[in-house]
Amino acid sequence: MDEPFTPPSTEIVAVWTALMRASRHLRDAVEADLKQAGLPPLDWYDVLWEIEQAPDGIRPNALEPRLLLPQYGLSRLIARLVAAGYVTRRPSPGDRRGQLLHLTEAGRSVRRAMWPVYGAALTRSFVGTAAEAEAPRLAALLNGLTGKAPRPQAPIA
Amino acid sequence: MDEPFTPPSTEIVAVWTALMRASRHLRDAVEADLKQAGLPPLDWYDVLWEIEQAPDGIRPNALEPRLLLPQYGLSRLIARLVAAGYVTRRPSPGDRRGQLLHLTEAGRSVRRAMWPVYGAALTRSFVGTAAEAEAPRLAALLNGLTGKAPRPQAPIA
DNA sequence: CCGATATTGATGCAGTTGCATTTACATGGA
DNA sequence: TCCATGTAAATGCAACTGCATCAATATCGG
Repeated sequence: MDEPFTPPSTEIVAVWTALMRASRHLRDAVEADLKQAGLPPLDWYDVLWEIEQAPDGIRPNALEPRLLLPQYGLSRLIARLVAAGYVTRRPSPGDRRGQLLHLTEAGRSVRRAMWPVYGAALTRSFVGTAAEAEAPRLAALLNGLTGKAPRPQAPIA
Repeated sequence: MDEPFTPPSTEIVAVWTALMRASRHLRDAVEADLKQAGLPPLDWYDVLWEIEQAPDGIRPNALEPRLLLPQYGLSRLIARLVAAGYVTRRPSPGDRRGQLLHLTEAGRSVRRAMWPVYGAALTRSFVGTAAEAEAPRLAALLNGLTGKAPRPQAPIA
C-alpha cells in the first residue's frame, strides 16, 4: 500500500528553500525593527488588529483560525496582552465558558504605533525587488499553496 | 530627518500576508509529518544535510550563515545532535577554539530516513497548485526578496 | 614578546512554546 | 432530570529560544 515515494522535483525544492529563507528573512527584519523601536513583537500586532476589527468584541476561539495559532498559544498570548493592559476580557453573553475580548485605549494606541514601523519594514523589504512588480501574481501563487481562500485578513491601516 | 512614512501598497501587504501564511502552513505540514513518523524536527535535517555535504568536517561558524540560525541557537542544536549520537565534535586542526563536526552512521541514517517523509510532504503540498507550474518564477521572485544570491543549499537526495 | 582586541563556541537566566491534561460549562439523549 | 459527550479556555511541565555574557583561544600592533 505504500507509495514508492516520488521525490519532489528540483523546481519544487528550489521554491521550498526560497520560501523558507524569504519568510524567515523578512519576518526577522520586521521583528528587529519593532524591537529596536521598543514595540511589541509581530504576533501582538495581528491579535490587536483582529480584536480592533471587532468592535463588539470577539472570542478567542474565533480568533484562533484567523491567526493560525494553537489554542494554548493564543490563550497565553491573550494573557500577556491583558497583563500589558492592551486587552480586556469580558464575560461572553450566553456562554459562560467564553469571553469577549476588547481592545483598551492603550491597545489601540500601541497597535497604531506599531504600524508605521511595521509598514516601513515591509516597504523597505519589497521596494526595488522583482516581487514588488509582480506582487499580485506572487500573492496568488502563494495563496494557492495554503489550500483555500485568501483570507480577507490584512494588517492595513 | 524622519521620512513621513509611506505605507506599503495593498499589493505588498497582500504578498506579505500570503507569504507568512504559506510558509507557516507548509512548514507546519512538514513538521507534522516528521513528528508523526517519529522523526526529528525539520531543523535537524538541514544541519545533518550540511554536515553530510562536508566529508572532511565543517565548523559551526561555517554552518551558521548557511542555516540562518543565531550562534547560540546553532550551538545548542549541535549539542542536541551530539547528545542524540548523530554528530561528533572533533578538535579543529590549527584552531583550538574551533571544532570539526562530522556525521555518525546513525546521523547519516536518520537523515536518509527523514528525506522520504520530508520530500513526500513537499510533493503533497505543491502538486496541483499553480505554484508547481510556475515554480521557477516563484523561486526567483522569492530569492529576489532575500537580498542576494540564491544559495546552492538544497535539501536534495 | 606583550597587551589590547577580536573571534569561537558555550551557558545562566528569563521568557516562550509544545504537549497533555484539567476545569468549567454546554448540549443532546434516555 | 441525569448522564455522557462535546467545546472553551487555562495550566503544569519539559523543552526550546533570546539575550547577555563568559571562557578560551587567536591575532594584531608595537
